[in-house]
Amino acid sequence: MEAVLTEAVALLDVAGEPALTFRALAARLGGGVGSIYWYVESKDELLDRAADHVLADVLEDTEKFVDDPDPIAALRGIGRTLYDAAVDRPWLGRYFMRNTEFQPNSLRLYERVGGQVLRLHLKPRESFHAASAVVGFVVGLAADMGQEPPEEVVSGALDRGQFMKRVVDQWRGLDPAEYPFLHTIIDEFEGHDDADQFRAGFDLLLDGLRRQAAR
Amino acid sequence: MEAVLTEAVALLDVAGEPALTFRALAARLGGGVGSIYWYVESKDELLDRAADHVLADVLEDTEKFVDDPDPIAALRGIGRTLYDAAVDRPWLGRYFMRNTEFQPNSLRLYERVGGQVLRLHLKPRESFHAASAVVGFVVGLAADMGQEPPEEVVSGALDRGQFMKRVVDQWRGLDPAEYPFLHTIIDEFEGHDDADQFRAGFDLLLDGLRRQAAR
DNA sequence: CTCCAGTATCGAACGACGTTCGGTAATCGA
DNA sequence: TCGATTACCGAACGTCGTTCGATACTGGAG
Repeated sequence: MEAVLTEAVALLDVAGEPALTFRALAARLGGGVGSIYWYVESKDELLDRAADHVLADVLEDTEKFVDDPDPIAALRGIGRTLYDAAVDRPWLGRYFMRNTEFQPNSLRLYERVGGQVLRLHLKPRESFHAASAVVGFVVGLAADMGQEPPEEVVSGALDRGQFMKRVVDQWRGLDPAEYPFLHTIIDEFEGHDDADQFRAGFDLLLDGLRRQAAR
Repeated sequence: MEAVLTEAVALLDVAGEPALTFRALAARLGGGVGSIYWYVESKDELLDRAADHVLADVLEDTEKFVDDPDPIAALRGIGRTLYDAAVDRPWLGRYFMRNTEFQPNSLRLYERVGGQVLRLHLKPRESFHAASAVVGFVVGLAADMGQEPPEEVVSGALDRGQFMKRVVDQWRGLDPAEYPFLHTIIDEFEGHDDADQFRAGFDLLLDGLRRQAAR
């Protein structure tokens, strides 16, 4: 069972979500297709469990943040760590906390985030909303930013830089009077780093949260 | 072509993403499977175009916000409208702004958000990050919250309330010493409304943004 | 009128997928 | 020794996205 999840995650990590098929997984395990169904009932459950398997590492890597004197700083650390794990695994976001029966680590991570929120002494409802917003922001943006690039890039026909250039050129061709914002930020977009973008947005959210706690 | 997209969206709306197959779509259009490939090159492109087709309505519904005296309030209105459209269509988030060549409305909506951000007079990089965070938050959370409920609920074997009760019961069974946060918010969770949760988190983000603009 | 290049449509066939199922060992307490 | 439980196997089924060669309809050039 442990081997099934390990190999499933390995398959997902090296070749993305479409590479995880029961046939490929069985071949990797040196077994038959049907055997996998002894351990999981469906592919959805396999991905549920794979997600939780990955979260074990995240849980370990975020332990160091929980004792930070500043709970907001702790949330920042936890969130960034989770983002790093999720951005390379767009499937993780979709299976995170989907079935807590199979996913103890999902629950523990949510609790870990919530533990920091508790230190802000908000009302229960505000705490619930805050923790959900933090987790949702991280997971949602990671899923968004981690999505597979178009097929031209995957197949290697187009460099990532060339692809970016083509998009930017298309945008530059638009009427500046109709798209003033796009033309304002296009230079930033051209050389942007996804991780920076995530962090900047995340800091906005955390700042809003800090302000709510101060009230 | 217009009919293809309209029927595709209709299919998606009434029966969810798995219901959109080329065979089902062809049947609805009263044509053959192969005909659809005259208009789109692949299913991905079909979904790209379907997403943009839906966004036309969102664009119309958000027009009224752009002249709000408070740009933050305008962003709130735009974001909530986009959320409402996206939460019922979990696929929308995954195909939003994926290929702007087919998706002029995606671009227009991003521009509309950005237009409000411009009114905050931030630096270009901050503006870029702010608009992306707003759109990412909305789309990411909508995709997260809109995902199909487990099969027991879809098949009607379990009521949504019963399902929620089962999850809550499982959580209540956990050790309160190990999961203090979960026990703090569980009453809130039990009767929670997804839309409220989104709005609370979104307001945190917008508040952080307002604060950044004030500096 | 003839012809032909373009436009639009069709559905059988292909390969890959998730899943099912009947069967086969291996293990082990009674 | 034996029945039951545990673990495993792969052919077969139905569905999916996609391909492809065939078919018709159109409108302008010769």
